Amino acid sequence: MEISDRKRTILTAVIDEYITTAEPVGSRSIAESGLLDLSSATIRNEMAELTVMGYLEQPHTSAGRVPSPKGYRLYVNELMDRQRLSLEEAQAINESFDLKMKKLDKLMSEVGRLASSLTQYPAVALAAPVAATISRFDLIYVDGNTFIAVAMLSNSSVHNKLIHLPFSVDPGMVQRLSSVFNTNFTGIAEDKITPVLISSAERACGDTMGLVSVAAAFAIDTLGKAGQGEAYVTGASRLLRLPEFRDPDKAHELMSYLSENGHLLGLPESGESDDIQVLIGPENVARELKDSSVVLARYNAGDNIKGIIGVVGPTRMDYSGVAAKLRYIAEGLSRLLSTQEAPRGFEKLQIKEMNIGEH
Amino acid sequence: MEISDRKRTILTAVIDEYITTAEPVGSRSIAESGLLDLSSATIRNEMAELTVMGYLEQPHTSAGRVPSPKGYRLYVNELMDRQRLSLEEAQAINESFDLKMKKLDKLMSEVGRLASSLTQYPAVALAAPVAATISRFDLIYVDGNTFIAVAMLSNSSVHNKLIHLPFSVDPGMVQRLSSVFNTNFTGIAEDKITPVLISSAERACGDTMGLVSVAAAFAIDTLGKAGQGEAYVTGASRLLRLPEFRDPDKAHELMSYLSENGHLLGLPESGESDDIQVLIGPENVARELKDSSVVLARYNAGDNIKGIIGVVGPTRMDYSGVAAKLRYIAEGLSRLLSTQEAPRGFEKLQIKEMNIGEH
DNA sequence: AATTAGCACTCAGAAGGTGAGAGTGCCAAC
DNA sequence: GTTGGCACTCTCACCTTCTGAGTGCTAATT
Repeated sequence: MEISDRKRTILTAVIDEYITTAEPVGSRSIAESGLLDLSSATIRNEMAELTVMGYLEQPHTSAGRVPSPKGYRLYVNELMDRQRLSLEEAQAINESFDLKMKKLDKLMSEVGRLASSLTQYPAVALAAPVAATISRFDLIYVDGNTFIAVAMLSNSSVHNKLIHLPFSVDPGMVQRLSSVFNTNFTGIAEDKITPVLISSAERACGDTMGLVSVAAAFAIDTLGKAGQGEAYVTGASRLLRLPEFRDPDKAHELMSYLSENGHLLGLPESGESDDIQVLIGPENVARELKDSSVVLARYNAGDNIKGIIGVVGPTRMDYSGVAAKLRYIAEGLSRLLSTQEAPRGFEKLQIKEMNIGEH
Repeated sequence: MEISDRKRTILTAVIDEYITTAEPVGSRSIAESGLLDLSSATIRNEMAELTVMGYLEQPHTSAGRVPSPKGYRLYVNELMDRQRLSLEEAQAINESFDLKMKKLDKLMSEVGRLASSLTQYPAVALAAPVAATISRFDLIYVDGNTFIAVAMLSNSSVHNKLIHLPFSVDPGMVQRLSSVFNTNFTGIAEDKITPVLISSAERACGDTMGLVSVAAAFAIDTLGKAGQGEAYVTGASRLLRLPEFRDPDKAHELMSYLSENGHLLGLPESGESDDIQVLIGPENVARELKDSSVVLARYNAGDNIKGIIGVVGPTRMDYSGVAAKLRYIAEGLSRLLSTQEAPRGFEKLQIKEMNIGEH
């Protein structure tokens, strides 16, 4: 059965109202909203049919109607109007980006914080795993027993580690090691760093003390970390303000699910579209999310950095507002990350330096 | 008025019971516990006096008694028996340490997670701000427009940043810059890096393109970050399982207070003792913590890395158990951090390397 | 044929009333 | 100093009642 235009209007009205009140919506309030010039009786009939069709649900006879997941789905796909950001909101987002080019993980959690405070829902920020390789490797000699290993990865992130040895090494060896490493260990994937490769490198630079092993371990560790992806959750406590999570048990279930970050890493892979993705209630695989919805936006910069920023809330969620905000954030993030190599960064640093001198 | 031994015993019994049940304790249950060979009437009289003395409180006439903050204070200071860890608990802690020597911030949040899961309360991990200086500075030349700045701080942490320039620089300049930096910028505090110093360094290496400024900005930024301290909160959702936080508003208040990490950084400075510190209810300065208690343990390693690990819970908290666990964790952490320069780290890396080869 | 007014019916939740039980304070007896 | 006993208090759980929002259906109206 086709869903008539009038039904659509009514469904939209029901959902809009339910989103703001969190209370079952009755036929009368729709009639009085002035959206349609119909009596409550007519609307009642329509709502009854929408219920039969599965777009609405009734908590109990003689209560108003509540949108079903199917209803939300239609709403999200076709009915809701794409909301635009207010100037203030856009500005808040831009300012937060302007801050500085922090380390990636800081940036991520900062962006999560932003999304959460803007939407008033808990936010998750995921860095998608990227199969990186080492593009450059250096050892900095500190003293006989100590040096710093620095690895730059193909995704332009730089990692370091201070290494102490139980014996001392001469600077020449460090130099040699560094160059052997740069020829043998760059551009290859983590699992290509095999004992065979390591021992051949050991021979190449005459290392008998396991120095190569230490450096290789660092390389493997670094690549492993980059390939893992990370999840940050921010603003989980906001759940408690929502009427659907007044029950501490429900709130606890969802919050502890969210804070075991491992779980969330399951989300990313699905979905391709460049746009927002909405998962409504039972569309979520995880049992803990069955009564909640998730709105996700993907961002990516130059194929190397990919990530997801998302918001978790009750199925009754302000989808259109949340989507608009996430979309804006994700776009900004994509832009920021792909222009990181442009002059802007430099200018900013200089300006920052100037400020410091003043106080 | 002196508090008699018998009163002490009764107070202890009341608190012990209240800690486990979270319900006001009546004279009868104390009498029946068999701890004292007294009738409930006598205990009633004693409890009445304890109430007058301010160690106990009565939610309303004809309810049992509840310990007051003053009562908890006495309990923590004198009455509770120092609990020892079970073998399993000690083992869990040790295993978690064994993991690996992660980057400091990862380690911290990991330790917070550990404390939280062990105590079943939310945990906070603070890295105390340390006035660090740069002990070594290097620039790694990547290509004309790109190099990596690496700074090792006096607290042995190493930081890096990838710097892109809008113009190209020759390797010689990078070299010169690096050595000028090492002589002029090491061993000094953040606020000593003044425009005067910068321009003199610029002259010293013939830099006309602001390269020194960029590097100095990185240095300042790095020192600033190190001197800020960071706070991680883990397991906040556990609050919701406690009867005193069944009220979502209360839970929300505390949780959002905790998650605005800035607040917590206020905690550290007070208190000197090397041992556990307990802040009971109103002893906390922050209004949001007035109904909660905080147990803190300090750890430090070689004067350079200092931190706090703590647990937040209701005033009715298993102080003795929590204290024992925190003490153990803090000791382990101190040990781990100060032996980081010892051979162990090296051995572990080698072993790890071996494992990798096998699969 | 679609819409509407009207009406009986349903049901959750608020309001109020009652009783049980846990606990107290105090007194008189031991 | 300790105890048994007793009257008293107060919360909480439970029940009942009542109210009102909302429904579904039918008959009248457009």
